[in-house]
Amino acid sequence: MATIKEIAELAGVSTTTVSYALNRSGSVSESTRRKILRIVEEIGYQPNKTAVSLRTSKTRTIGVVAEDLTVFVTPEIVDGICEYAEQAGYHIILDNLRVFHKVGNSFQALSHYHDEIRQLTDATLHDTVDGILYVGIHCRDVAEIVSSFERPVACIYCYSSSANAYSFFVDDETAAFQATEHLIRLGHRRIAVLTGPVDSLPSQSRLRGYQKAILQNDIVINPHYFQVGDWSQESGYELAKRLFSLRSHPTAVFSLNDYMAFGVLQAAKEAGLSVPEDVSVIGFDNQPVSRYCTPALSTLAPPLRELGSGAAASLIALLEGRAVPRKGKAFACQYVERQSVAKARR
Amino acid sequence: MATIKEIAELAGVSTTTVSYALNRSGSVSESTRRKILRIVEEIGYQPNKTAVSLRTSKTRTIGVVAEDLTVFVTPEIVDGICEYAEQAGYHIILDNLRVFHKVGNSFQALSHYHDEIRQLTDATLHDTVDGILYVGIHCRDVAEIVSSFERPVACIYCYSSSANAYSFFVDDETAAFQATEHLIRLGHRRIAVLTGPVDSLPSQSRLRGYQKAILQNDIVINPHYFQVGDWSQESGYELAKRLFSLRSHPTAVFSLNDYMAFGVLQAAKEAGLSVPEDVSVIGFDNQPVSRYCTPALSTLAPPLRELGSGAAASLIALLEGRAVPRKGKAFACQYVERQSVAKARR
DNA sequence: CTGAAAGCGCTTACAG
DNA sequence: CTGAAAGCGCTTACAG
Repeated sequence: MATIKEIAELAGVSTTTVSYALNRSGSVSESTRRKILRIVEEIGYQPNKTAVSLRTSKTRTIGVVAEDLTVFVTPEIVDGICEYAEQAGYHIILDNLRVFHKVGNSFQALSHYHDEIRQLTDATLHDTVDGILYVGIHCRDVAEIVSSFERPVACIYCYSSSANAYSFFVDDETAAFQATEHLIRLGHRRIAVLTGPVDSLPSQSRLRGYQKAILQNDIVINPHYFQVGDWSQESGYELAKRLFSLRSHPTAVFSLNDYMAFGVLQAAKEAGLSVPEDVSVIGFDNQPVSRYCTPALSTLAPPLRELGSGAAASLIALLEGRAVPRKGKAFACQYVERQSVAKARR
Repeated sequence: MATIKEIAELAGVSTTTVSYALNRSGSVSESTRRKILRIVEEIGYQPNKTAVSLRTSKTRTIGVVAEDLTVFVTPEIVDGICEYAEQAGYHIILDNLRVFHKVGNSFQALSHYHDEIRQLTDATLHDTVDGILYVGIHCRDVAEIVSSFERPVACIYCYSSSANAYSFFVDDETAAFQATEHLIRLGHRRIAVLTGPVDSLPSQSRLRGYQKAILQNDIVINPHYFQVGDWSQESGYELAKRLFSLRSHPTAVFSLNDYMAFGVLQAAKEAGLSVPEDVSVIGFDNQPVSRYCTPALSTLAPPLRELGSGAAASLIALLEGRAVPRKGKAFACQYVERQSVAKARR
């Protein structure tokens, strides 16, 4: 590949001048600038990025540390990151932790891997990135992992209580509140909720949203309508079976994730209840699957792409010393209306 | 960060010796090596990778150019790449082309973007990677894109007819042959096939596998059993409706992708046919969705992770001057048995 | 407006 | 076994 030295020789100037012309730094006469640019064009010269990095100690690269690329939220988040980074002229280095394979849904177990993660990240990202985007697979505090990173970092789909990190996460509570309100506006009063494990943060937040809506609308709380699952389709199925065998069964079920909602759909069918005529069902996550079940599932869609591009925008602004739009933000979900929700029967 | 110079001073030796000690090149006396390594350990020194790259003109980074990260095959392929690359000590730079958003399923239209892709890749990957892994979203010849890359490249989930690239793709024909044979062994003789567009390569290969199995088993070919769709659920539904209204309707439907197979499931239900008792259905792709429909869909699973790690292994072997296992390879799919296939009724 | 020179942090012949 | 020195390809005070 051509170097700046060759360009300088061809143009009959010094490398200094070529560099100035290329970077619009320093001042170069219009005529020599043109001459240089023409030659650069002809040769197809591109500055060696490694040399630039070494000299400026900026890599124009951001490290994306993904807890697990194969968990459904991650690709779209990373897609959003790429989208922003590309137009901003940044590279993405991808570091895939693959933690889901190691711990599954037991996020508590993740703490055993903190050291491993830190080491891995340290080893692979050290000196090669200007900043880090940490992409979680489950909303929780990742300060313990992220506070050891020696670069500016933003957390996505999780958050950090440590001061050094920005956070971009889903506003679970509001989303759940709105979904529940929607059901209430359709005339439903007997609305059951299927939560995930008690120690799951998204589960807690979503449940809070549900409860607020219930309370604000003066609906009597029926403890039977409140069931704890483990996010799996099977648990949704089992719980819904219980729900539908109740003397006064709910006319609507709000499942705090899509998989359990599938289970609800199955249980309804078996119980001879048709969805949405006899019972309305709302899921959460907008998994691809929710479009294909029968009936297609109404659900809450987390704004994954926006999460990614928003975080990338903030991190890059920070790296470039521009005013940072925000230190973190809860992003609203969108309610996706499909075929599983209808007015309550009178 | 500490530099090699500081380590040298602390150890009372030259930077040359430190470098030798760290890289096991040159010969260093056991005692000074130990002294150096101890200090390195203490300080937590890590060589600046940018400087090493500039000096050696090896970046130990491979560029992953993904046609679209949000298409279902990509994350798992990239996961496989990461897995191998990590243990081999390579970084991954991710370049996401996002072509699906631009052309959807009309892969012919992709040729309009070849220039764009080449430029993009050139601009982002130039000088920063040792080699490139090109991850397609649909099996076809990508020589036109890939031959302009100035680094060794391997194609994944697509192939290149140009000499400079290795290729790692799915053995569609054999997979389809085996699925069809499986149906035949279960006693099916009236086996319909739903293909994708005629100009789609995977569609052609899979159809060839189907036909071979039919011919080898001396099954009479019924032209009505041969339907061309567009990969969508809707087209699967429409085609299957036609199939099921035939006087002598098929007892098995082999849909060349999962989405159309869903359509078949719906059509069967509407026609009062139960799956698998009255009609068996096999899909292709093993999309996450196939596990969740009712009945769960038997399908063919492309070995995505293996594709990724296999390609990474070959590319890295090539980069390091080791014997390359293979110049490319067709990877076998796995038949995933679920609930949509049964013996033919007598 | 332009250029000589130093230096980013390494590696690697070469000499001793 | 060890070290002085050149050089990878840039950028950037500094001087003119």
